[in-house]
Amino acid sequence: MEQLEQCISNQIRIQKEDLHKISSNFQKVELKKGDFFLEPDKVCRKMAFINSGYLRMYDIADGKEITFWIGSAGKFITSLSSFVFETPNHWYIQALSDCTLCIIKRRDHFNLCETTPKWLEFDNHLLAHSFALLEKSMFSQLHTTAQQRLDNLLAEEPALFNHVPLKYIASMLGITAESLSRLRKG
Amino acid sequence: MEQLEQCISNQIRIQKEDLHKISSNFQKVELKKGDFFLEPDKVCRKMAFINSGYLRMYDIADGKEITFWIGSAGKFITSLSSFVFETPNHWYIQALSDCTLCIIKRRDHFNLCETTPKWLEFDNHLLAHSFALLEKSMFSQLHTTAQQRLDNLLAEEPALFNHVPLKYIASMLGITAESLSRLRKG
DNA sequence: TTTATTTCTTACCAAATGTCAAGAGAAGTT
DNA sequence: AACTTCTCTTGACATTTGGTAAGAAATAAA
Repeated sequence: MEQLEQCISNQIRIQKEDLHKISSNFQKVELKKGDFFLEPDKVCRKMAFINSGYLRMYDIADGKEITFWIGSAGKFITSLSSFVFETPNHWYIQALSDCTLCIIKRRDHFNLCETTPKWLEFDNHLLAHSFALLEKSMFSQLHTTAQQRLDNLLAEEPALFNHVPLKYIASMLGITAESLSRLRKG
Repeated sequence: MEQLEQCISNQIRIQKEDLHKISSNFQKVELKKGDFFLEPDKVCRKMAFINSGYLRMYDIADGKEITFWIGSAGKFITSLSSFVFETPNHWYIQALSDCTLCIIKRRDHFNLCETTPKWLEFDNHLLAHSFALLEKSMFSQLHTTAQQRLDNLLAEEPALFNHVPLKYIASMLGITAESLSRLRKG
């Protein structure tokens, strides 16, 4: 839970007691490459902090897998609206490599929100921050070329390119694997 | 405040008292077409419920205005991460028509969160719902053609096309005004 | 190691979308 | 009404990206 506590205390001022109380609500879980953290049509009642490894969030449209996001160490991953509203989830979340996760259950999360306001505060940060990130990538999707988006991703998450199949990265950039290959070459 | 109360009670179970307490924290504000609700480099300390009219959220990239979203009656609008974290905002939010807004100030919002848990509950819904919507449009940006995105928008918000310059709609769809014109022509 | 499977690259051609330029049409102003 | 400004459309052409197919390279399995 070391990394998780680190991550939280990087975002908000918090005392050790609260930090421990929070992290004691998480459980360590290991996933093997290819395992699913989440599948469609189920309610997602867990949220994970990624200790190590890569997970991808994808959906299938017109028979093709569309990778929406790839999560790496230090990030949180869940199906947000399913987690919050207990509505059926529609994403696949699959381990791209062996992963170590810290998982909090929905019920524990909401209890913790009530008993430990600092967790609520952190959760708000997490939400607003995720929202801003999504806004940013949507914005860049609206007006940049695939080349620019590739350059940005190379600058921001270079490690991704060594640890994750390029076809998933291509999909996340909104292009085909072939196009990514051409962009990388040129 | 009629519409605002309606909007809230459509989302969550809430008693009249709480509803009134919440809506009494909002102030009615009128904007003329062209007025700015928000400009870059300022902290956004207000959130608006749109009673009537249209507002667009945009940014300038490479000298071009990129319209990110167009808000209409019944929606909330703010610069979320600026509002939450008091960080400098980078969006323009401008009235596309005369608008009537119900505005809540940042301070009042956070007070209300503490004194009226129902407002916090609604705020959570609003956030998660906004996130899901953004996810959805990002996803469609990743794998659909401009034609499909246009068809979706026509189905979901037909009124937009009668009340808002098409060039902004084009931008929001990630295409040029010329392309939109061609797609509409068929 | 050998084999099978998955991933990545390349070439060719097609489709989607962008850019530029011109003009028509609509809306706002005087 | 006359004028100005903004918005929308259209055409010609350029650029970007996609689709298909084949094979090379890398990875996983036997």
